[in-house]
Amino acid sequence: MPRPAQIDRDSVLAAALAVADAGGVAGLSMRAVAERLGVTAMALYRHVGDKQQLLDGLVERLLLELPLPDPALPWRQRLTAMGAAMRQTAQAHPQVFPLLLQRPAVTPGARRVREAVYQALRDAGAAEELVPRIERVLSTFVLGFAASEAAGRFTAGKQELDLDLAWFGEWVLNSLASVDRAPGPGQAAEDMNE
Amino acid sequence: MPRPAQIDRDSVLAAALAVADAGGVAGLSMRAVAERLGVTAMALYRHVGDKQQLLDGLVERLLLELPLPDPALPWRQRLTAMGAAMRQTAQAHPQVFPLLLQRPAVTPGARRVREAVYQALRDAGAAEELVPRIERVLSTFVLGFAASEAAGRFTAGKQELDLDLAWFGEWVLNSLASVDRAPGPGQAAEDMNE
DNA sequence: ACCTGAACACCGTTCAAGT
DNA sequence: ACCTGAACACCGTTCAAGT
Repeated sequence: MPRPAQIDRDSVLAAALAVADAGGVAGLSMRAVAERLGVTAMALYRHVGDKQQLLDGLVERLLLELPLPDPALPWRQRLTAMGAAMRQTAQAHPQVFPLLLQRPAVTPGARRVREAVYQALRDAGAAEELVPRIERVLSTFVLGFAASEAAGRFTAGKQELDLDLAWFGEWVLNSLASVDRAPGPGQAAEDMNE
Repeated sequence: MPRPAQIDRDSVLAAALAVADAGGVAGLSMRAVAERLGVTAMALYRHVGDKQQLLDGLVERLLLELPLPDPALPWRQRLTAMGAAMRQTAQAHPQVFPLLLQRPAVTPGARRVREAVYQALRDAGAAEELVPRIERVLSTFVLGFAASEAAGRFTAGKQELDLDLAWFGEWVLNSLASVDRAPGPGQAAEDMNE
């Protein structure tokens, strides 16, 4: 009869995140994760496939756990809140965060975040055919910025970087506000959010 | 009497880049680099310190080898040329390129590229106190975009990504053209470049 | 079904030794 | 001065075996 499992996929990912936060991605070995769980390295393979899939799982977990703003908020507040949340995630997991830029954005977690941005852009009145383009530009900048800051690439201090992000945000949001509006019903009501 | 050295720092970095391009960063081991050079792994340490410094050296090499545009060109052309060059570098070395976002931009190679952007921004008439800010925003986006594209993060095809970059470029350049101009001599002459 | 022991082919890095 | 042999403490992954 099958005894209860000692570990599962979720506990493995949690342990891996803890190991990476403590010792960096370089110290993130199957053996170290296993030791934290009180198990041998070979036990992990049943639950996460192999090390590459474990890394993919970490990236996905960061995306799934990113707090999304209340959809009832005005679109400007939603976009700035998501940017701030990304930045916080990067600070919390500086070693794992850069991987977000290196994996295809096709997972449920990636789609979850992307759709939230799409909705904010639609509410902003962006032309539908421009929505994916604007999302790529926004997400690329925010991910790159958060990764750069967390990795210490910038020489500027936190206050200046706060201003950088605010500056970029104003710039984007103002451009959005003046972008061509797609005609259609329900548009006027959404605009009330501003 | 000292016999001529078989390898030096430069040949080690060149071999490392070749190994990374062929087998990915995961396959970039001291032993693999040494084998390519016909030498043992231990011989590398005298020339590159250790593996981390070898990786730093690769990043620096990419920056030092980035072709910079003729300073006589108009600033718009210079900025777009640098963006295109970064994108090409990312395509040529997709495995090493992401490291550019993870190392402090304090090396001579990083300064070299940054100063070229600074000069273009000054020639565009950007207020001096805004120049570092705009450079951080520009470099972060371009690095993040090139890394994302090279790693296959985007689902969009190359044609759409070309348009993304053109779209972002127009947006930035138009914003720059309308930015407050710092007063001073020599300004009018530079503006003639446009 | 889940975990382990043993094994294989690897790693980065040091240090003394060779030339 | 430059490279190597030997050694150490690690890796990821497999497979058959245990429960």
